[in-house]
Amino acid sequence: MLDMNTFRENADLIRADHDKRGLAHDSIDEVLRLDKEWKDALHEQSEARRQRNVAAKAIAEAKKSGDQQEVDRIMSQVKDLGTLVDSLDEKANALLQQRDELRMRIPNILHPDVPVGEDEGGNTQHSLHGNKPEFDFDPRTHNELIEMNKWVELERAAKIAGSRFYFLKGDLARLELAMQNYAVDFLCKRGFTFVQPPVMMNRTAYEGVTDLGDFETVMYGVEPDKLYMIATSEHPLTAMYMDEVIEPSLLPIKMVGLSPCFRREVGAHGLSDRGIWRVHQFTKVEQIIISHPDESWQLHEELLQNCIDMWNELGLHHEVVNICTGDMGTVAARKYDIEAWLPGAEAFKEVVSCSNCTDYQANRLRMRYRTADGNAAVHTLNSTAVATSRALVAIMEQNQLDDGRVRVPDVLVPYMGKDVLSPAPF
RNA sequence: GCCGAGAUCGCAUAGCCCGGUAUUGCGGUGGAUUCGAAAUCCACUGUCCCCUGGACGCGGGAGUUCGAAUCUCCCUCUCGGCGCCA
Repeated sequence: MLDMNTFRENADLIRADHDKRGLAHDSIDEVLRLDKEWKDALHEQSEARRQRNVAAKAIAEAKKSGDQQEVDRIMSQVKDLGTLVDSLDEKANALLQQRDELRMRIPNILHPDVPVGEDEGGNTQHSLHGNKPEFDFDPRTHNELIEMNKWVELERAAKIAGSRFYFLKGDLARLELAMQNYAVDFLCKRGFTFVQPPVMMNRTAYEGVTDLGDFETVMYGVEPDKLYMIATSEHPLTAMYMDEVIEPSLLPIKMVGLSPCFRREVGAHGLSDRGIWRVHQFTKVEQIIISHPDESWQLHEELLQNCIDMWNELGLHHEVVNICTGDMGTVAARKYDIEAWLPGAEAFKEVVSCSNCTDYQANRLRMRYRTADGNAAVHTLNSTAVATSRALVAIMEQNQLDDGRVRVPDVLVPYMGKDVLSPAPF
């Protein structure tokens, strides 16, 4: 959510940003209109309250001096003031609520370097890392590999939970565990603190961190407790300091989160989504930073570099993509994706998303830091380290051998105790 | 799940019984003192506004009242006791 002062003092900045995204200005103007009406209502209400307070004080005075006649006189005079205050209060609240419902849906202001484009076709390459693996045979897709090695059970999972769920078995399941350990170790060495978050959140906290549309398409709701399964540990870790004023000396707060992630994936179908590429549940190691506003752009680059270094260490060919204006979403001000090369699919596909959300989430969550003249919103940043199911796909496809077995990346060998994955026995 | 106690400004705390608009300490900022520092002393230190002034603010919501931190009801969370439990 954008700060209200940005609307009041710098609405043209938001309008210019909407132009880049190809959005109309209607909601911006509507927010400003509602804000003005709310302020007017507030002043009206404020005046009524002032009158009431004056009267209340006069009653107290009269009571003290024992002048019961005076007390009765004032009381009959101001009898209806309370109802007036209540109705004005109601009016002001309704306007404020309308204003903020609309404001919540207005997207973050983009970094000036974000490429302008209509959709994902407008994304540009940032950098390319490693080399395309060469095979002296036709590389298989991960779907074929998981079947050959009996590493994944999709149909039995569908039986007990539904489609897009899976049992992960044998050495592939162990590789997933190895990857989690490796990624957490890697980031702890770089000054991040390991945090395991709750995997459900309440609505209030959740509204602070996500696009409101996600409640219909992404998050699972848990009835009757009115909780939501987290779609990523970004959400609980970012909301962790909700409603707090953070000591500036603690910034930047760097966390590495590990959690299962739950996504409804409403509307996702198609051949490219088969296997374990797009699933309802996966495990993810995530980098989270809560920072001082002055540091966030530098830290955003640091998050990206951590990913590049990690994916290089894993020996996986990948490219970094600048996400363009039309593909950005509501919350981020700038986003890099990392796409790993999938030889079976003959394409780069998304494995990492690295965002600076500036003060957008912090405004909604009322997360501030102390300054000499008042409190100011912090910045929040997040980046995948590894989404394990997708990293497994990249490893399987890039490290496959001609007989369908898969070579373990060197950095994971100590965690696995072997250098080639074996098929599962059943 | 049951019983009891509690939630007050960045932190800590008083006020609640008995309704009249939040006390004190710490921390922070500025100043005095000092060659400088420590110590000490003074002032300021929740938010907002149409800013000589005013409105709001005591976990959230509703109610009673001319007036609620204070009384009543509902909810959330915390602490203690009991129960259940990996």
